[in-house]
Amino acid sequence: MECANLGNRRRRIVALLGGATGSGKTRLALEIAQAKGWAILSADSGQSRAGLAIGTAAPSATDMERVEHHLVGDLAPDAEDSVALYLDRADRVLSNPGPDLLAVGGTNQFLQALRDGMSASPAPDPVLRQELSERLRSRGKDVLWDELAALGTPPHDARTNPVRLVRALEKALLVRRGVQGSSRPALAPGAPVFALAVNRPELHSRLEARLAAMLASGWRDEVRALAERVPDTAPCWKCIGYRALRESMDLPDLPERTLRSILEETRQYAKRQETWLRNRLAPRWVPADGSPEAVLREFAAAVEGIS
RNA sequence: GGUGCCAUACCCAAGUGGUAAGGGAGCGGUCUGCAAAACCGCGAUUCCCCGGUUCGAAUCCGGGUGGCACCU
Repeated sequence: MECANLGNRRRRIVALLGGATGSGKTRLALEIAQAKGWAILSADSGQSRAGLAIGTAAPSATDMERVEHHLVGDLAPDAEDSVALYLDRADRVLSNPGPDLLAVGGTNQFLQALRDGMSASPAPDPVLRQELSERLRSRGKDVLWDELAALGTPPHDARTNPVRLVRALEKALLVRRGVQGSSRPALAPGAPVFALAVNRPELHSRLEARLAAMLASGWRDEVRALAERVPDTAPCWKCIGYRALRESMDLPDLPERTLRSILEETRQYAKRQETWLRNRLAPRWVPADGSPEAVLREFAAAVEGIS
């Protein structure tokens, strides 16, 4: 079993920055990190994969020359990932000397794990999970729910949510076999959490503009390249837009409704991110509707005194 | 100008005399190891407007307005 506390920390995470997709995290982080002499630790499940830079709006090569970045594009597109694996990667970054880090990203679960750590729980077991998924398909969720209830107190959301049901049952069965798993310490205990607040109409129009920009800078080619070397069951295809673009890969022009549905999914994702931030991370909100300069001033004032 | 068809929420839409289905969008929420995932909750005191018939009208009748189609 892995040890709860891994390598010694040679640097620390001074603050966390979240916000909906398109709220301007990447750009702001770059400016502030440069001004304060920090490096950036990405907390983004999509941007952490290689080959998805355009569609996930990852920091550019130029950005990464200006400021030291970590955990961007360092994971294979078809690699399995998890919160715990993310923490392993982050821990590795912390065990090497370097500037203090600003953790930035849209994957709130990653941000939360950095700040709060994780309690002990058995690691996922792919074989068991596969088995349970098949059982779910053949027997239905009620049967699995009963099994789960017989093993202890199930999480309330497992009743209706198949993904959560499978995980909860997997966990319960592994615990019964004696698998304990290990808890994970917070890598950024007590670090302040900031989040960019952009009003919805403004965010929506930014997302629309960003989608056009992504397509103009070759998103479709990125998808074609990915389709050539990555099986269509790989996790990377779950990122917004990738599956839709792969399906219309051979069409000369992108159908209007594909565009529209990518935009819709992105808006819905942004809304979920804000819900999570609001209710789980309780961040200090930084108004970010204004010009980049104004937002930078605002944020600079907010982080004044940190580090 | 004439004739016909249509008008129900932001969009699509069921309902054809008994008290407004459903889907999408949007909004809110859940989530202790797949999270850009998966899942849950919320919508019309009213059916284009005015009048009439009826115990009762989104539904029937008359008029108006708007849209579509065809004809001239």
